[in-house]
Amino acid sequence: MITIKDIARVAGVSHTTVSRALNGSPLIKKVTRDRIERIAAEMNYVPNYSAKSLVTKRSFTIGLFFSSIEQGTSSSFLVDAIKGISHVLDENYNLTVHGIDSVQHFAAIQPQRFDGILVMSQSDEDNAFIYHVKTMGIPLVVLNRQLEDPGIMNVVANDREGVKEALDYAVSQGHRKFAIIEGKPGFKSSTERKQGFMDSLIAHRLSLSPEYFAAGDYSIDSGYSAMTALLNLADPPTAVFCSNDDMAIGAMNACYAHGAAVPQQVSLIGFDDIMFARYTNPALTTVRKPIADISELGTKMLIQLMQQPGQNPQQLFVKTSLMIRDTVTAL
Amino acid sequence: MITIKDIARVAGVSHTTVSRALNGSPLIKKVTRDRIERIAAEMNYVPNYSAKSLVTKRSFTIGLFFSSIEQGTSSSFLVDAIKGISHVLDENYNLTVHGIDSVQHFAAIQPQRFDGILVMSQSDEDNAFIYHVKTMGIPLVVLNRQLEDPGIMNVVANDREGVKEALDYAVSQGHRKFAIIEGKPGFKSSTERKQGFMDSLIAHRLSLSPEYFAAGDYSIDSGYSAMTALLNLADPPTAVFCSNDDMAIGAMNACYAHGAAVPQQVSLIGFDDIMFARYTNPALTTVRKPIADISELGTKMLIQLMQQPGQNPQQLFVKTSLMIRDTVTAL
DNA sequence: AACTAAACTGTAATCGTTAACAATACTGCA
DNA sequence: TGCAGTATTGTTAACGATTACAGTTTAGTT
Repeated sequence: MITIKDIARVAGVSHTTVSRALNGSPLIKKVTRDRIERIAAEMNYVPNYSAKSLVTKRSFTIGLFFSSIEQGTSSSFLVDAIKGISHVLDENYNLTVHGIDSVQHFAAIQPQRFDGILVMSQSDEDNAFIYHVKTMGIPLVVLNRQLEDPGIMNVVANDREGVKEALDYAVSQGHRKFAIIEGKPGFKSSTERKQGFMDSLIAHRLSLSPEYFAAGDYSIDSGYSAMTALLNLADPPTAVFCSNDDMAIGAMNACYAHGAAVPQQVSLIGFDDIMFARYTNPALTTVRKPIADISELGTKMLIQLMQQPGQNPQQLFVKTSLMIRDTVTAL
Repeated sequence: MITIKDIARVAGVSHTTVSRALNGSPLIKKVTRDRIERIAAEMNYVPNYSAKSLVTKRSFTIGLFFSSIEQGTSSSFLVDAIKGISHVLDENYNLTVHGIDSVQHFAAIQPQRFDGILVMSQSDEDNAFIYHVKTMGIPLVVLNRQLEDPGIMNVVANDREGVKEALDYAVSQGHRKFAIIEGKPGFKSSTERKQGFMDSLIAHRLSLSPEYFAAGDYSIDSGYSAMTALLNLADPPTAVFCSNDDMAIGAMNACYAHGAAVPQQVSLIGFDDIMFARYTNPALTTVRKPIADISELGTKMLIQLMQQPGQNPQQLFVKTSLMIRDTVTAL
């Protein structure tokens, strides 16, 4: 493998000069720099990142940590996240992917191994990890799950606003009897989405009857059972907001199973806009959570943070968008 | 950050001894080793991988390269692959993820940066990359796409066999008029699946009429148009094998659009078993391609290859499994 | 007890970079 | 021309680990 010393020999300069020339130091005369750059290119020189890391104490790797990669249904998630990240990430940074649940020793998560860390968080249980990263002083951005702690950089979708918009739309279509299948208890996203649901109903002076609040946990199955319960009500709702698409799919299957036509008899609204929301039958009307955008923005923030570590953290909200498809009918 | 020299000072030995003790060298007396290990643990020692890499010339990173992460529909793909890989990968290996299409300079793909490379290949166009990796002498395993070259370690699903099994099943359900929507022309997988299709029909002495071979390119839209063409035939088939699930979904939508009931009027079979195959309406009967298993096996092969580079390459086939759901009716 | 071999530990060089400091080469001005 | 001051380049020591080689114990044999 060829090193800066090889280049130095060919160029007739010291390896230090080569290092400086290749790293854009202002100390080098233009002609020297050009010559060295040309020679380096000709010799197909590629720097040894281990050596670089050793002395600069930077690792050139960004860690992307998921709550879990062993389980969890939302899979388009990962792709979208990686897309967004690699879109803005410099080519000579490496992106490594890990499941938080498979990190054995927090001690291995050190500044020397990660220049920055992105946590794609889906659960409260990530907090221990997040705080470890924070106390280690590694530049950190938490994506997707809203944190209470204002001391950590956080990029999330504006769930509440997005849900409200979706419900407003359903109201405009003539619906008046709304139910909600709630998300996993204790999750910030669950309460945010529920809030958006209530915001809209209150704004339209619609009643909030307790029997229209069905418990769920974001799983397909929970959507199925919650929907079943709602359909068995004496006076079923005409529209159901499901706190995520997975539950909406479960709900839709429940409707089929109970012979309730979607959307004629029950209209359905989801949240997330997972890839297959477009291909359910009928296609699911849902609130699009722009994971790629969140990841991209988060990565930009992380890069900033890496450059000026002193920066004070922010909470950023990314706008969702309503994907109107075929599961909400006009009444 | 604490180094082996710090440990050496505390333990009252040289840093060499520490290095040896911590790396399982047989030269170290058991008591010394134990004492050093205890001290290292107490001091929360974590080795500096840059320094290690520099001298051992190993990078402790495995690269996972996808044809593209910017495009391509099959997204559950990535998750499953990462799952399978991280399942068998030692914790002190890093897994980095890249899109082949976003690799600017092949020169940057060097043995010194990757101990091994996994290519999750979806397209012929990956060959240039694959051969670069091979000529660089980096241990390499290509997953998912069958290669012609026997010189490269290759792990794929046994598509042909899997399709045959699915078709056999449909025949057992009484179907006799079979059409196929083919995959992207030129892809090995397309011809393999087509072969499986024909294998079964020939085995059952069923006729292969040319009008039942519809062109496709693995996209949802191509599935839609191909199905439309098939439905417009004077004598439409009773069962259609779609060379992947995406096209099956497109086909299903075409059926809806043309008022053809699935499966009563047309039975549908897919391939891949993407996550949402379970949640189409009706749920799609399909051939499961076990990406996680393929990745896991491939990673094991890669690890072997890294340990004994001389090993001669193999082509491994992983068995598919037929997922019987609701899109094939009995006639 | 003396000597040899085996078992263990230490010294110092090395990996490819960067960077503090030293050295040299240029420039302009008196 | 000589000299200060700046611009450019070189020397050398790190960074934290591994490893060839040298050195020191320890055990075993006579």
